Amino acid sequence: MKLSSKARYGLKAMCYMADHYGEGVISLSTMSSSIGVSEKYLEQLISTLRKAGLISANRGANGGYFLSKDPVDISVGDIIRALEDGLVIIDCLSGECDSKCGCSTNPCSCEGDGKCNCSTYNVWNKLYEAINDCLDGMSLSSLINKEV
Amino acid sequence: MKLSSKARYGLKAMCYMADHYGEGVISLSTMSSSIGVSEKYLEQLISTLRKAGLISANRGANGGYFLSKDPVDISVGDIIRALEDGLVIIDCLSGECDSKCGCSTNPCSCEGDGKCNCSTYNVWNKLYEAINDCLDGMSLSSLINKEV
DNA sequence: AACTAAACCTAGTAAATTACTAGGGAATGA
DNA sequence: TCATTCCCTAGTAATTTACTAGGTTTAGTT
Repeated sequence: MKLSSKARYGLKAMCYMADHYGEGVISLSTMSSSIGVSEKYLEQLISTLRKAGLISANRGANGGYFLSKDPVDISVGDIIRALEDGLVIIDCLSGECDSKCGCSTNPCSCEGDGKCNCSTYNVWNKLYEAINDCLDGMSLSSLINKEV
Repeated sequence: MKLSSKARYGLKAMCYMADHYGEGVISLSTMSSSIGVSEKYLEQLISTLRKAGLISANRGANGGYFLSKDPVDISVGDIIRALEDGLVIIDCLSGECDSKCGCSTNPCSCEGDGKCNCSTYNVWNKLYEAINDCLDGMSLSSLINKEV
């Protein structure tokens, strides 16, 4: 249950872009030196965020990145889900039980559809919701405005 | 942000013990075959839970484990914190910033005490609280009584 | 048209963590 | 004394994470 570097750096990058929202595009090299991550690693995070629709890019000379939406309309949850593989904390949640939670023998029943229905499943489901609710309750703009 | 096997199996084990609360001790072999984990691996989880004060043990022949407290008085948070290293999702939370969150360059300031004070720190702190609140809101007894 | 600066894409690798396995030691009851 | 049970430590294989590397494509500038 550790947060990945991707999520930590990724949120930093999004904050940086939000701080400069409306000021035109930002190049990878600018951002990487500001945040203190290698260009190559940051590039991968940015790529993930772009594919999630949070960031847009202009290619070629004078190109760079910019937020696809106003920081008000981007939640921290949007960002972290993109970087943390949907925040699926346990495979059962995505409809696939790997049976490594001990389901096969306990009161639980992993039925034909592979969906887990353990007594403990409900705990993980609640936790999943709590995490998402928490992160969705914070917008990128509220973050940079020190409202969090 | 994946849940570890330790947490998954550990909660299963605690549920099993709660189901048999008041029926005397439970041996490792019984529990391991019921849950479907190897004795040796389960032993390590149980050991962690015992050191956290959640489980007690009788050694020697006819020995075994039993819950230290009534399932009503054990929260899921107690269990998961024991198994997931305090649920410290990022090192800054425990008062130690590894500066790998990009603090050194951004508006953030990791001061002399090593405590992180990033704009993003507040996000992780909120998330930490949300996770703990969620898990502390569920008792072991509520779980086995299908009240969750 | 050539050059340059930028994003884009894929593969590889080193480090760290996780998930186990293994084996012996110590306590206790029969 | 012996079997059964918990206790402790170390090792290892598998997986994941964090990061590096190198080439491709796009687009503005000269």
